[in-house]
Amino acid sequence: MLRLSRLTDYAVVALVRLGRAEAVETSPGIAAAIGLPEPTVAKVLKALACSGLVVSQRGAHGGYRLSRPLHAISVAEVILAIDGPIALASCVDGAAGCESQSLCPVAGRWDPVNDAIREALTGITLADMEEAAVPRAFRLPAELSAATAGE
Amino acid sequence: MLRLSRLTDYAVVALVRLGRAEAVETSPGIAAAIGLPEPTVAKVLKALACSGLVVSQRGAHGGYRLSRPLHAISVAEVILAIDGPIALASCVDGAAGCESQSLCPVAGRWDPVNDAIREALTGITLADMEEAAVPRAFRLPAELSAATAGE
DNA sequence: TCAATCAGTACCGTTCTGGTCCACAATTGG
DNA sequence: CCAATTGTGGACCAGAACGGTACTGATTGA
Ligand code: FES
Ligand code: FES
Repeated sequence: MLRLSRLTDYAVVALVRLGRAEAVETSPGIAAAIGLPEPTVAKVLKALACSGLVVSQRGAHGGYRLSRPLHAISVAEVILAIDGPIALASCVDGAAGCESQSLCPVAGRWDPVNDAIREALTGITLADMEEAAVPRAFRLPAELSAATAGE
Repeated sequence: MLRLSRLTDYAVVALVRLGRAEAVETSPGIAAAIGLPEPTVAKVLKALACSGLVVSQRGAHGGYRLSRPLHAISVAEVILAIDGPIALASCVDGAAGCESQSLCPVAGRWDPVNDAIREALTGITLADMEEAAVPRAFRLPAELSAATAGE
């Protein structure tokens, strides 16, 4: 279905949330803010810290803080941090693909496709996603009706 | 890892292979040509036929044939046929996403990202993938012009 | 009629993901 | 110095998705 892992979705949500916080925020705090189970959020934050997208402060009164402003973090970076490298097929970046690469008519030809996606994802920052989260009325009517009905 | 299903990869390989055939080709034949187990290839072809990307000829001397030339089939179509619709997050196209959409700061904001990828994938045809698989000297002018984005 | 070939479905084993838990290290504050 | 707080790292398990296979039926052509 070409969908990215749900953890990546959580990561984006947590990061955007973190972008609004002024001080460090604890993982239970973030979990409560976005309405997700705490252990899962903690795991995501952990991976994010490992990739340098957030900085962590240990000890009492510790927590997490963005290392860069939202508009400097691309969606591709978040995906890379949680989901791993973007590799549509098994044979991108020179890795071994099909069983019989010699017979494969498209051997190594996924790279342009991969790059196209990677580029598209790099061009979108978290700030772009946050912008629309604030009340903005030029959204699609379907979304507005769905939001009201869903709640 | 944001990778598409392996079956989709097979589909592209089979379609490109089919693009070179002059007459109908049977699924065992294609399987042998690309070095993949026959039942799996048959399953892929089946799905492709269901989506109208290939036309099937039943009975003796039957087989599969492309319904459109390679340069008229986009990668996105193949993915749609095998992997299903491109939906990075659970909340694209107005579908319900997170448990608590009311708290989600990026509710419904995956759509632009999704569209960006969909567009990037629509802009690449199977002909773009084929031209690089054969020796450079065999490229046709039409393929070269269509492949400007890829190389 | 008979053989070739696609169509549809159903099934199983493997792998990956999502989610939870626990023991440990680091920092703060009394 | 001790205790409370908070992140770190890893292991662990259940569930779903995926890949692969097998079988039976329908359709065509010789
Ligand atoms: S080698 Fe990459 S698809 Fe065949
Ligand atoms: S509702 Fe789509 S990510 Fe939260």
